[in-house]
Amino acid sequence: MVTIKDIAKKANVSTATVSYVLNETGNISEETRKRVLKVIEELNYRPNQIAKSLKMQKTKSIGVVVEDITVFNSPEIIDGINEYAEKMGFTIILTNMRLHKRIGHNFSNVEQCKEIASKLVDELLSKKVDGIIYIGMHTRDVTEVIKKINKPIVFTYCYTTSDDQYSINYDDEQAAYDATNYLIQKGHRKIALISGLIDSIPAHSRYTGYYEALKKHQLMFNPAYIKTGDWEYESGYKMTKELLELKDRPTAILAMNDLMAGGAIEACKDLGLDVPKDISIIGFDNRECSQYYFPKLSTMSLPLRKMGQLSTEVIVDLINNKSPDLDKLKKLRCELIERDSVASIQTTESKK
Amino acid sequence: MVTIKDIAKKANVSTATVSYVLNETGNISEETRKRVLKVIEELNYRPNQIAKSLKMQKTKSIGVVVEDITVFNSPEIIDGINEYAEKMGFTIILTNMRLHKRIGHNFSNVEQCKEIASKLVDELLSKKVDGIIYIGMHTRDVTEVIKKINKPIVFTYCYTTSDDQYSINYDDEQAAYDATNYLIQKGHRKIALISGLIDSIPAHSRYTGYYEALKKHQLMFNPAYIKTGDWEYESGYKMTKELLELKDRPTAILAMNDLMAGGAIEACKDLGLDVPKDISIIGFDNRECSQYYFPKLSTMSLPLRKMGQLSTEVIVDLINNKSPDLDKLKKLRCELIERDSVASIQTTESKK
DNA sequence: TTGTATGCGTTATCAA
DNA sequence: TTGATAACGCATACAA
Repeated sequence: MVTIKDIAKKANVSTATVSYVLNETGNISEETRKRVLKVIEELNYRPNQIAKSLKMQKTKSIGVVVEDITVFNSPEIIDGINEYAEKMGFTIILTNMRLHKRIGHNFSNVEQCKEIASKLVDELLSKKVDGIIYIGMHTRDVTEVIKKINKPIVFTYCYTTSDDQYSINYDDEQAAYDATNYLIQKGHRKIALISGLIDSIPAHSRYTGYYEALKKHQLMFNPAYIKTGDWEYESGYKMTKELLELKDRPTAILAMNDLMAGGAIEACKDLGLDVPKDISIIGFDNRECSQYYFPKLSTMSLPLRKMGQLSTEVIVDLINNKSPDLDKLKKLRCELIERDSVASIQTTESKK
Repeated sequence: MVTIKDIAKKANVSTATVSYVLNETGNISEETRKRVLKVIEELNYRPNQIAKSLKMQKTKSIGVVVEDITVFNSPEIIDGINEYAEKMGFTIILTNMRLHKRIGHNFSNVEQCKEIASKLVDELLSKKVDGIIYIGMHTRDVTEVIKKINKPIVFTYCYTTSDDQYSINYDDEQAAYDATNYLIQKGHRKIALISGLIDSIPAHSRYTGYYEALKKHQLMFNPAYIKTGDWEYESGYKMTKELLELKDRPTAILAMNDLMAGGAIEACKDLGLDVPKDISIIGFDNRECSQYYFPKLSTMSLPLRKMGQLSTEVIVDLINNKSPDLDKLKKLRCELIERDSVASIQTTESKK
C-alpha cells in the first residue's frame, strides 16, 4: 500500500507537508504543492480512511439499521439516505435486522427485536459510526426496542416517546383526509372505508383522517360502511363483498392500503361492477403493484425518498452539533396519485 | 471513550494482557483473566474496530455497490448478503449508484456509469473494505463499467468477461426451458412467446430455452407466435392483442417478465377470454405484483436471496485466500411458482 | 514555509 | 504468565 510516507520520501518533503497539501491546511508554497501533487498522482495514492478516522475520531459514516430491507417501503427510504449522504460525503454502513423472516409480523415479541437490534447497534458503535438512522418496517413506537446510545440517532417509519430523540414520519391522518376529500370532491357521499388491523397506529390515524373529512363536509357517518381487514389482499376482497351486499351500497371505497384495494377491485369485478364507472376505489401506499391493477389504482403515495433524505439531513446536523430546523421535523405530506380507479359520481348519476 | 488502557489500569495489568484475554491469544492465568473480564464488564468496554482495523490491516467489511437499490431484484439480493455476512461477522458498506434515477435505462452511456462506479469504488477502497460485491440492475456485461482493482470482487446479476473475476447468476435458459416444458406437460402445443427487447442477454437466453423445449418435444416452431415487447406492461397487452388476432390462436403464452404477463392477462380479459380456462399465461421473475394479478400469475421465481448469499460466500472465500468451490459458481436454477394462470389443455378440449 | 515528533486504540513481538 | 513497546497511517502542535 502506498502511504503518505512514500509520497513524502519521493517528493523530498516531510509527511506533514504531504498532509498539508492533501487537506489544504497550512501554507505550502505553490512549488512544493505541485511537486507533491505530482507524486501523489504518479503513485496513485489514496488516503487510508481508517487511519484518518482513528486520528480524527470520526468516520464520516452513518449506520443504517433497517428492520427489513425486503419490505416495500425500505429500499426507497434507503435510496433517499444514499442520495443525501453521498452529497455530504458520508458513507452508509447497512445492517438489516431481517425481522420479517425472523419473527414475521409478531411485533409483540419485543424482547427478541431488542436483542437483535442491540447486537447490531453495538456492532455499529464498535465501527464508530458518527450516527445511526433506524428504519422501521411499520409505523410504531420502538422506544422499547432500541436502547439509548450516546451518539446521534434518528428514527424513520417509526418513532420513540423520548422527547430528546428525533423521528421523521409522514402524516397518515392528513393523507386519509386528502383521499376522502378527493372522493367527496368527485361527488361521492357514500364512502366506505376498509381499515387495516385496528391495533396499528397508521390504521388509527387514517381512520381519523377519513372521519374528519366526512365531518368537515357534514356527511353522515355510516358505521355499516366501516370494515376491518388485515392489510392483505384477500381481506380487501372479502370486506368489499360484504359492503356490496348492503342495500344502500357505497359509491366509493377507501382502502387503507393498495393490497386491500386490489382485493376490492377484484370483488367489484366479480359482482359485475365496473370500476370506476359503477364504484370508485382509492388505495394507500402507492406500492408498485398499484399501477398494474386493472384499472390502474388511484392511491396516496408515501414520501419515502424524502423521509430518507430528511433523516439524513437531521442526522448530519446532529453529528455537526447543530440542532435541526424545526420544519425538517414536521410530518411529511403524502401525494395523491390520480390514476383510473376513481370517477366522478355524476357519471353514475347521469346514467340512471 | 473507554479504551484498553483504562481496562489495563483498573485491572492492574498491561494493555497486552487485556488484548490477550480479549482475543483469547496468549496464555493468561484464569485468575487475571477473570479480573480483566470483570473490569471490562464494569466499564462496559467495547473494542474500537477502527483501531483494530488499522492494526490488523483488515476491516471485516464488504463494500456492496448496487446499481439501483429501488429496482425489484436488489433488496432481496442484499438481504441474502446480509444474512451470510452477519453469520461470518462481516459488515456491509452500501453504496448505491442510483442508476435508474441518474440515467434511466440508457446503459449505452457506459462512460457515465463508469465514472459513477469508479468514484464509489475508490471510496470503498479508501475505507479499506476487504472485498466488493457488485450488484447489477440488469443482467449484462459490465466489464467496461468497473475497472480492475487488487481486492477481491464478485459480480452478481451481471458479469464480466475477465476469466479471473467471479460472478454469480441464475440460469435464464433453463428457466425458460422449464416454463415452456411446464406448459407442454399441461398439454399445450401452441405456445406463444412474448419477448423482451432483443438486445438484452436475458431475452436471448430465455428465447433459447423456449426454443429448446419446443425442439425437445418436437413441437412446431411458429414464428407468428413470437412477439417482441419492451418489458413493460403495455407491450404485453399490445402483443397479446396481436396474438389473439391470429386465426390459429395459441393456447398458452410465455411472457418474459411478469409485467408483460400482466398486460397479457388484461388483453385476454378484454377480449372476453378466461384465464386460464381459455388461455394459459406464465410469467417470469416472480415480482411482488404477480401474486396480485387476477388470476394470480404462475411464474418463474429468481433465486435472488441465494445469489446474495453465494456472492458473499465467494467473496469471503476470496478474502480468506481460498478459491471458492466450483459448484458455488454454477448458474442457479429458478423455481416454478404454480399459481392460477395456467391450466391443462384438456380442460379446454373436453369442453368443446 | 516546512519538518519533527506525538498520539489516536489496537495487536503482537520480544524480553522478563 | 505477564509487561514494555513498536507499529499500523494519518493529522497537527510546535519548533525551526
